[in-house]
Amino acid sequence: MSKFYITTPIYYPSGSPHIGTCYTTVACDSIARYKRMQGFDVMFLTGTDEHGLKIEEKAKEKGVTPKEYVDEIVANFKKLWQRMNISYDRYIRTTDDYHVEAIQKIFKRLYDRGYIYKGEYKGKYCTPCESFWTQSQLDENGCCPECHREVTEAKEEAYFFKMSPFADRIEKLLTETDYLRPASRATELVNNFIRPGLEDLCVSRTSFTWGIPVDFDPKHVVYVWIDALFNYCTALGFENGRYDDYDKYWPADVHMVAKDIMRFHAVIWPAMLMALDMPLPKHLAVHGWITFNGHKMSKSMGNVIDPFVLSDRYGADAIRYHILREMALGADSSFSNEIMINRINSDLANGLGNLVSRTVAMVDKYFGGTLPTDRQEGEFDDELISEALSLREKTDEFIENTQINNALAEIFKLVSRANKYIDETAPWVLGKDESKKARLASVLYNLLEVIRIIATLLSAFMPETMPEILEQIGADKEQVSYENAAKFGVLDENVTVHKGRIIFPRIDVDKEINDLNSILVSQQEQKPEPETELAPIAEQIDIDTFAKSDLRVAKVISCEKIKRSKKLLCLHLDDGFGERQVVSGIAQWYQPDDLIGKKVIIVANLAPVKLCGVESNGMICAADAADGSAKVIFPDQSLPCGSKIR
RNA sequence: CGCGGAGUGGAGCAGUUCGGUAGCUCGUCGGGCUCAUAACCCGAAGGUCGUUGGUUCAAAUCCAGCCUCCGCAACCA
Repeated sequence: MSKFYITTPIYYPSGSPHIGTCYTTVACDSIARYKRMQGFDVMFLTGTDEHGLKIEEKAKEKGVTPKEYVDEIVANFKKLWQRMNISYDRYIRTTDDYHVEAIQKIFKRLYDRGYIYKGEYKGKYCTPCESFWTQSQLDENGCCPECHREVTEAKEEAYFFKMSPFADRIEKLLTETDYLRPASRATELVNNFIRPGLEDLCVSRTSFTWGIPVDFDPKHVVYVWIDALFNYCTALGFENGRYDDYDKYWPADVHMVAKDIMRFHAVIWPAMLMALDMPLPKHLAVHGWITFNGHKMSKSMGNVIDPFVLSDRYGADAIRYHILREMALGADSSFSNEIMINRINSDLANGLGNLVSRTVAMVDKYFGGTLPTDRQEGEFDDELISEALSLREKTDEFIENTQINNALAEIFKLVSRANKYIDETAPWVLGKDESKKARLASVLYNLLEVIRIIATLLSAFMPETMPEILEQIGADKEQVSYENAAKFGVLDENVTVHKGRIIFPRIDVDKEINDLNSILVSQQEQKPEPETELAPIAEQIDIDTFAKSDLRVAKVISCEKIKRSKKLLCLHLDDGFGERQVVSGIAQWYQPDDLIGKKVIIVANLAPVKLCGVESNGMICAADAADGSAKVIFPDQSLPCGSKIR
């Protein structure tokens, strides 16, 4: 029996799981189920990445240990996976003993092989908080995002992983093999990261402690990369005694990830495996984001699309179907309650559900629930049957290429075909003519068979409802199999149907959208936005220190957007002495016309810098608004240019 | 001149590799049917395929320029 190893990323438990993580996991689950049905020996892995500074801080905020903090969130993840019927075979937590032990060995091995060396990590450091920050983490004044005090350039001892030796091989992996799906993303990676030269990767930190200690240098903890990426191997027992499946399942057949972590899996992960001479995974399937009204999902929107709420209302399978059907590999898919409900109505209720309902009802009505064995073939039969027989092969191919949406589209074509067949054969006409009972039985039998094939193949995607359908059409357990999904005439000649509940009830669009919106409102009321945190008052200074800042009134003469930048405006000001150019990061909130002619306050003696290549002499004073935007401070417009503020 | 992606009937998408009647789903309108979850089936309307120019007998498709949108990178003095 051949093996199949598929993984989701390990998710970062800094908040509740949302619809995006839900998609990745459901997609992997469907593929895993399909492969199991095909007879593969499947290993389906998911888990959580539980170390790092952010977790350490969140736990501190809540006054619990990091482990207690992640335990609670992990429980929430597992609850959702249970609700969505995720059939993972193994769940790895990077805090698991065996993983910790293995990562230490892997780190040491990379060190011994000379791919890890000790160096210095340079960054912005906030002394009071004892924290390093990257440029992008700093607040709007370039200060510490935690305490808003000044940061300094600092160095920290750290271990680095050498990336450069693998650049050529990685480029080939991306451009010459079918590792990356969709392949169209390879150019982007090569141009942005490989061709400019791969930088060595910082793989340890000394500035926080919530991580796996480097055993031969204990003041260091392993920083995300090695810890997180190697989960795919340690979960199989690599370098640890907890499991013994590494030889059996490695390399992975599919790693599925969302596009935001593509780079790590397309570049860093292969490099690390190459450094240990390990086989590379076969495919990296990259999907897009579920967007809401064209915008990337954000935390505040997470509630709009709370998977728990949706699955409680419409059933896990309806949600699974919707996201699987809507998302195409490589592209984003937009989500709205309306799109989802319309899809559920048209495909599941009107299409499949109604097909089952009308077919079973007719067997009941015309034959008391049990088909007689006399048969008579007729027009339209062959076409229907041949399409049903060729379905499995088509879905196989789509699943092979991780194109779940296309596989579902193919299956639902057959649903439509079957509905059409009912019209063509008009069973209600046959039912009125005693001499046509044999023909009627054939028509209904053909329909039951088509439904059997459809429900069998769909059970990988909708594992909760398909068994119900199969039960209703009177299929025995042993008749439901992948084998039989490419055969016709499997159900008993005298099959007995069991009319049951309506599987996918039609949803009243307007009413539901209203309901969902009011749920959203009540959720927001329950969780009022935390009041904007005010930055703490800075260190005390004396008047002389303040006097060093020269604040002046200046008038905006002209103003334009800086090309290639979303955030920057370039302003020409009259400061009373002459003209000066200042760049300001307020383009998101102000149009040039909003400012021209207005007077503003500038810090006049600030050292010049270049931003996006444009020189800036000074700074416009602005204040943070509650919604995170910035508002420019406008002084009394009658003040002359150059007035000094004191 | 940083890198990459996208612009196709009201909406969402396919088609572009290897030019030759512009296709699918939803929606709209008209008709049919009554077994079924006001579901199903048939038909119709609706597109100068972002824009300009070029190559060609022929361009959504190839070439050049331009415009707009999105993501990455940079960036809030």
